[in-house]
Amino acid sequence: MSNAGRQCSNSAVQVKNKTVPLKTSPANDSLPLYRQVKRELQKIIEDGHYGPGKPLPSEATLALALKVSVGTLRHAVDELVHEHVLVRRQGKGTFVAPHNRARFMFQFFHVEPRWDPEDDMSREQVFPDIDCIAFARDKADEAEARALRIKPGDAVFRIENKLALRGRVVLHDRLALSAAIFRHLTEKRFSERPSTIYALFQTDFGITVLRAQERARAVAAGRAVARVLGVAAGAPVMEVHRLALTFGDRPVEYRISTINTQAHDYVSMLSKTP
Amino acid sequence: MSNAGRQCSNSAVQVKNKTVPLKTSPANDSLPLYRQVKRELQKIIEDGHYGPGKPLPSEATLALALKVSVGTLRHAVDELVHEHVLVRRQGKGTFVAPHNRARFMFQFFHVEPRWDPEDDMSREQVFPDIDCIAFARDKADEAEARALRIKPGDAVFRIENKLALRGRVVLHDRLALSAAIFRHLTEKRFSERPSTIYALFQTDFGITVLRAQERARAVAAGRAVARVLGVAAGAPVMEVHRLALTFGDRPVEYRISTINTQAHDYVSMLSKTP
DNA sequence: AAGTGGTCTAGACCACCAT
DNA sequence: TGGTGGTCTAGACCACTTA
Repeated sequence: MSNAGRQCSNSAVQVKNKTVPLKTSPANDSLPLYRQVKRELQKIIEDGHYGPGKPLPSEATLALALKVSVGTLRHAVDELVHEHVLVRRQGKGTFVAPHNRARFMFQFFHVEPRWDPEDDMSREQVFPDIDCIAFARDKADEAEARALRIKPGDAVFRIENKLALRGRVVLHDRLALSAAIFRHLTEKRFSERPSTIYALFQTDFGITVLRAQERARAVAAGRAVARVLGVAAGAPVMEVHRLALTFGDRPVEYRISTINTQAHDYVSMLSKTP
Repeated sequence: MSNAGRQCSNSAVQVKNKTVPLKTSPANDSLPLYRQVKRELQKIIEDGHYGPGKPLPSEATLALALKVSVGTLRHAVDELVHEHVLVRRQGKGTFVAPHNRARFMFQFFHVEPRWDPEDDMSREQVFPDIDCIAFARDKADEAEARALRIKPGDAVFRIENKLALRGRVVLHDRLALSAAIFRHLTEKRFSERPSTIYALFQTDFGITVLRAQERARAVAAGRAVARVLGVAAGAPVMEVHRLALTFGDRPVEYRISTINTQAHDYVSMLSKTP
């Protein structure tokens, strides 16, 4: 690890009998050491050699390899843990954060039954049933291309799902995935996914969704979607546009969800039952 | 500071010529020292002696007073900074985080013009004009009482606002505040507020809003609101229920917003322009 | 027993800000 | 100049996991 980012040293100095190496690169100045370490770690993670099941090298090993103290190494890891990129497990190691349902609920928006003060059952945690109703390889339209940063006409997978809560269909999904990224994705593999869609991205394609941009609005339900959701055409429904991003804010999925909010709410991550 | 939370020491020990004090309280065991420090800091902050303009005692002072190392004190402060409770300013001190527009945009949901790929003007940052259209002291109804954790019939301030973006009214607000907390609030003071409503809470009442629970849905616009928003009665609009919370998750504001999403979106905090 | 992360400490030096 | 937070290091000891 170069010491280019040290706040202090512009040249080699003696500090308490320890030689501090020279600044090597005039660029990258003023970037603290632990930020440089963080970048190195991000590179290591993005390379994809480590998944949710295989721990990174130990903190001591990494500190030695990057020629920084364990404290500095930990500072960098701390930030990645706060950003939900890594998770630490005492006694076991440090891992790339897995995409499970709990993470999805916490980190992204989701649909929840409307809370009914008269009915305690309505507060129970409930898991959605997802049903794939269409899977096709197609050409990206204008909006999809702009969102996914590909060219209009490039190959995309276009997938439609419906999502049910306690047997009631409440959400309709329309995803677009760049076929260049998700080569060899098949409807079978998609439908048999273990838990969430993002877990599939992670385990099968080495792509970890880190965050998402979402924009929501109220619209009148169109005929096709109204039929899926079981509402009258023209009824007010929510439409949510989501762009899921991975490292470096690279877009990997563009999704338009339509939600029947007659008995359910669209809820943010910070909510807990009041 | 008691050392009850140390992972290791169950009795006085000699460590490198330094005496580590005895564990004093059998309860509170297994809580790390820096968490105990964090609680102490929270108490200090909640007492309200320090505001956004008056720095807390320096880290060295606090560490000395609480009988912990600076490192441990900093660990506690780090967490409060990550939670947006405190902000550090190098050379000046550590402050209770002020409620300004930037924080509001970052931390809470807001309304934004729909992004139009043909029009770069639509991406400009724009500040809302807020207009108070009703201010009354009234009795809490069932829903308000449940949300604010007061009794139905207790006094509340009920306030209505409309919010315009570039001259277009896009949002209607209906707030309920517990009169017991916001004693002496007047319409004049409310309308003359310097920046955001939450800044007023903080400066005039010593109440810092830390986070909010929000639930969103699509509904058909009622007559009164439709007139304010300039849409047809029955048009699809978004309705957002927000409960704003302070320390200890105490509710301080219950708000129902109705949003005209014909040309604007409801956007989460993590979004940046794509 | 050995290896991992978690906590706590002590100290050096720096950049920023006010005076 | 002195005080504040910011960075970096070194080391001790602990709790948890696996073998």
